[in-house]
Amino acid sequence: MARAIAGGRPTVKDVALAAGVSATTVSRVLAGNYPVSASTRNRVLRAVQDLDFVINAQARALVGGSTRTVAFVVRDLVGPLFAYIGQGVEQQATAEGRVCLVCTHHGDADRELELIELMREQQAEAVVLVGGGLRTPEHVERMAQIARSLERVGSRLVLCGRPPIGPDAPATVVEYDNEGGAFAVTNYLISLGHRRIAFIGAAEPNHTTTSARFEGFARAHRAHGLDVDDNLVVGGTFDRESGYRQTKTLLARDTGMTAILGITDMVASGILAALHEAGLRVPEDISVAGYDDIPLSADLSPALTTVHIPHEELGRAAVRLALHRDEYALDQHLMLGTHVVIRDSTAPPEERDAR
Amino acid sequence: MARAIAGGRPTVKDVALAAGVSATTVSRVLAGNYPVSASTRNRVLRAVQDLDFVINAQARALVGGSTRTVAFVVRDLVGPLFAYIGQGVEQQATAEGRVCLVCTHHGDADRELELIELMREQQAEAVVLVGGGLRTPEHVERMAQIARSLERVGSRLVLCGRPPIGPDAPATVVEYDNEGGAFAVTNYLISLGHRRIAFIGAAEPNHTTTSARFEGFARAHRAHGLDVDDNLVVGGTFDRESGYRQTKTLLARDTGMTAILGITDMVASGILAALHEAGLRVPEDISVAGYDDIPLSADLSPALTTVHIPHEELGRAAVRLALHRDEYALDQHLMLGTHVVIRDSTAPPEERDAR
DNA sequence: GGCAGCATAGTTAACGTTTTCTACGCGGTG
DNA sequence: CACCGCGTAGAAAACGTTAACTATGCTGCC
Repeated sequence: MARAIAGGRPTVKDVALAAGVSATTVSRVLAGNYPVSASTRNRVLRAVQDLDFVINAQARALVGGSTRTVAFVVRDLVGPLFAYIGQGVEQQATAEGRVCLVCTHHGDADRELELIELMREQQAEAVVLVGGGLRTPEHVERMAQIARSLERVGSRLVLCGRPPIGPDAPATVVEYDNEGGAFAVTNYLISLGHRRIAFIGAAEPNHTTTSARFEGFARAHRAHGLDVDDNLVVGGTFDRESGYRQTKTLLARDTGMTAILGITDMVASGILAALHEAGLRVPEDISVAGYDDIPLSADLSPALTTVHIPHEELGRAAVRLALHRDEYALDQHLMLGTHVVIRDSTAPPEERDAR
Repeated sequence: MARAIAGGRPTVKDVALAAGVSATTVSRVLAGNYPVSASTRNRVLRAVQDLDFVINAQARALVGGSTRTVAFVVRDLVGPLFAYIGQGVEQQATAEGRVCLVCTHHGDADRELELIELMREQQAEAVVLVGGGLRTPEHVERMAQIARSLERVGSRLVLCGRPPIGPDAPATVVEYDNEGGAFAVTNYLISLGHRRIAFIGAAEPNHTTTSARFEGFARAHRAHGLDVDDNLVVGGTFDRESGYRQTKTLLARDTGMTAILGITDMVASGILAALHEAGLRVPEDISVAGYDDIPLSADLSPALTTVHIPHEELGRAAVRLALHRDEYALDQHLMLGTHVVIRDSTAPPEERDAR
């Protein structure tokens, strides 16, 4: 009681003293895993109230084994894509009684490694990595090593929206059908009658997201016996600015394109802006489609045709699988479906002397 | 070494054994706060590498006192407003060598209290609460009590974007000039010549954000000797749907309004949609302004005039002030400025026989 | 040559919990 | 009446780390 008055953080011992019992009994009342007589329980509870006692989670974790913590390593907190996955992770973690650590690396791969190390110190039960990464052999090997490191300390690496890193590495993988979505939306454009479709964002062939989406684009062409014209394929990053700039480039080329597929919705939004500026109507003069189905897409004018990713479910599944990896031991690799969302930015190409 | 092979998590003792030194020496090498001979240091570092050792953050916190953790309690992770503040919090926390815990309460006040309790268990150095709250006397008193609770365990309550809870409560407050921004944007509309300006989102007079913004709106009218017409003031929530619905209501009333101020940008986006549907041009027929300056606003058509809030700086300042509250002891209450961002959705009212 | 003082290393006791293991009554059974 | 078992409680050890002491050689000064 002296401690409580002195303002120090009350401990189990202080509560025990105040209630006239032993520390063990206090622990048992709080945990409720051992029979304690009603009168004792009440005295303890009373003392807990009086002292405004809260348990020390670190001390509990030290002896109890588990920190009940899930870590979430992501490129950025802003941006609808990551935020929604993050929301899924946070919700599922909360639902499972875990608290959620979050770190951002802003695209810096070394920083990402540092963060994983930090999470290993924190003894997170699961470390969820979000977003596409490089797929160079070195990087994959490094990931596999990290997976083993984490496993050794009882933690679990979870790859969310990123392809697996080999069968031997102990990791949970929750991805979505990136290539299939790109195939589907390209297929849709082709079925509308488009034959000259541009692709914006094909840079970094080693980036898993980039290559999967481009591959779906290419496969849809092959399926219809069409060739992909290299003149219609340009690079760039995932942001709006890139879509805007690359569209200008394409327009300057006079390629005869009747549709553009942006590698992300943000890119597509830049495409729309550039076309608008050039006096071209969407979808009458040119069709535009994106990828991700971020909330913004429905509000663009025209509303954007795009590929829907189950963002939130991706995050939830990641946590669920990782925490119950004993039960779900069989399928620690989940592939969620994507589907095309048809809105107003796509239409059949108008008959005109294109080219 | 036997342990390492057995797969258990290596401890300082294991490293000490492998390096042929004592645990203390290992600790000293890792902390670098005590002279250790080069050869010893190398042997220890070598053993750390070999065993793939990471320190146990819980154990360190237990004895060291600090968890180096900042908690971040927010309504939602999605939505540009919270995400940007969150980004600021995370960045500053990282910059200060802290890790960041994040929890969402989805607007449930009881859940918020639970989370604060949880963060108290976690021994977070600072607990940052984001977003407006109720300002009923009970709620304020409860907050003050929480502030004291947290202080007692060495933690610090930080109110971010929420007004202070009284001078006696030990809390750090970082807010922005909500009322001033509303005043400024309303003043701007009036100076353009608007006299009949509607306000959408005035429900919940006890909500701090709502009341501050409405008060700024009203003060601007008073400053120009104008009255606020109750017919032009409607309630609703902070989302797009509300803006859409309430605009329909206003339009049905035939109020002769020439401008609408939405309580948030999301509301303004709903307003734009409803006006577009009604065949009204913005800003020719009617001007629209919002509040928050979320990234979406620049992409709406027309681009939205709004009030800019320094979201990210809000989050950064929150963490900075709380962690260095000894240095910044004087000003633990910071008020950041807001300013009007003029875009394309506002213009002088057209001369026409408006009712 | 004795001793102060420094550089380096080890011992031991915390930190706040939980988890054995042990102890004490007491009612029921053989 | 001795003893088993059950319900309840406490004592002590353990978790992995750090900090406060203590210990050992050395260098160098008087």
